[in-house]
Amino acid sequence: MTQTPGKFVSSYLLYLLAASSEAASHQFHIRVRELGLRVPEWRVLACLYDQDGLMITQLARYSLMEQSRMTRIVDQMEKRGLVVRKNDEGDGRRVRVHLTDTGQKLSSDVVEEAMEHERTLLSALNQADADRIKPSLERLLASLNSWNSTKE
Amino acid sequence: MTQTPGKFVSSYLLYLLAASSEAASHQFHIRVRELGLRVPEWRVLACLYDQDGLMITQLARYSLMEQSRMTRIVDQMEKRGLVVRKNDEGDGRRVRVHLTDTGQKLSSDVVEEAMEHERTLLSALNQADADRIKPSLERLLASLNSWNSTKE
DNA sequence: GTAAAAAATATGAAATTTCATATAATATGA
DNA sequence: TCATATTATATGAAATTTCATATTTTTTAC
Repeated sequence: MTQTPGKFVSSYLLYLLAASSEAASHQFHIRVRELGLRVPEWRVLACLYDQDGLMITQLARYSLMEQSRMTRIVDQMEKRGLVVRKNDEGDGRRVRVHLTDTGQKLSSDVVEEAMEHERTLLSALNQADADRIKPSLERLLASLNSWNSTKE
Repeated sequence: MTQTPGKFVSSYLLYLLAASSEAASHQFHIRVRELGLRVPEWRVLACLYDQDGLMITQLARYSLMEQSRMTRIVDQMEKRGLVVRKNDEGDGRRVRVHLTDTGQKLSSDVVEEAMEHERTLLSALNQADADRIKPSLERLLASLNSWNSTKE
């Protein structure tokens, strides 16, 4: 990873966000693949770790990807025995995705590694930044989300 | 865009970064597509706006994507008349990518819109966050980059 | 000066992703 | 209640992306 060439890109907010996200995730995503998972699969596991039985649409939104893609990712995870689809009682359109025992175990393990990784990253920052970064991103995200929702 | 379900994901640093990046870019990327560009093409234009004649490898790194993908993106942009490949004098392996007049014009226009969009985003934040966000991300990125480079 | 290693780009083939749309179930409203 | 709109998921086909590796040129080390 090197610096960008010129004046615009290297201080452009959208670049800084994309590049930080990429750089922060890089090592951990390598680890995710070592564990035999692809990044979108890990995201699904993390969401279901928080709340089992989410719908495909919710998983797609929380995992920052399109619904039809999520359908196929869930297909693959189901074939691998990490999750199962169940029909929602009460609303026949909905499909609820549940962790299997294997999926449960794997998601706990990876979440634990993720937390450890996060601690390592934060410890590389100066104290003030380490304290502020998450609350500050939470505010940014809230502001962006409400701004985006006014636009569509 | 809604909140995430549970405790882990919604306050996980890597999620906050990915989601902020996504949310911050969302509207602008819609605009990029309205202008007939795909996101990776816009990234190439932005890099070349800063420094014309970058190599494929550099464009890939700065645009956060793999080299073979960048080769094909440059192929398409070349077919569309936005850029041209030129051989580096002095090093026959290198291919330098240059903006055409059309590409030059387009990149200036889109960079201008990008700056305007950035001002709009920042103005939606409170003053303290608006002042701190970019320097803070710059420090984060620097820290992550040096940390990543120790790991490989 | 030469062999081996490294660097830069390209490419085939497989896999994934996107886009538009189909299908099915539920909600809405006259 | 019935027609229409909306929501949730799935899927075919096209396009893109990835992965491994080939090709070419330069650098390094002897």
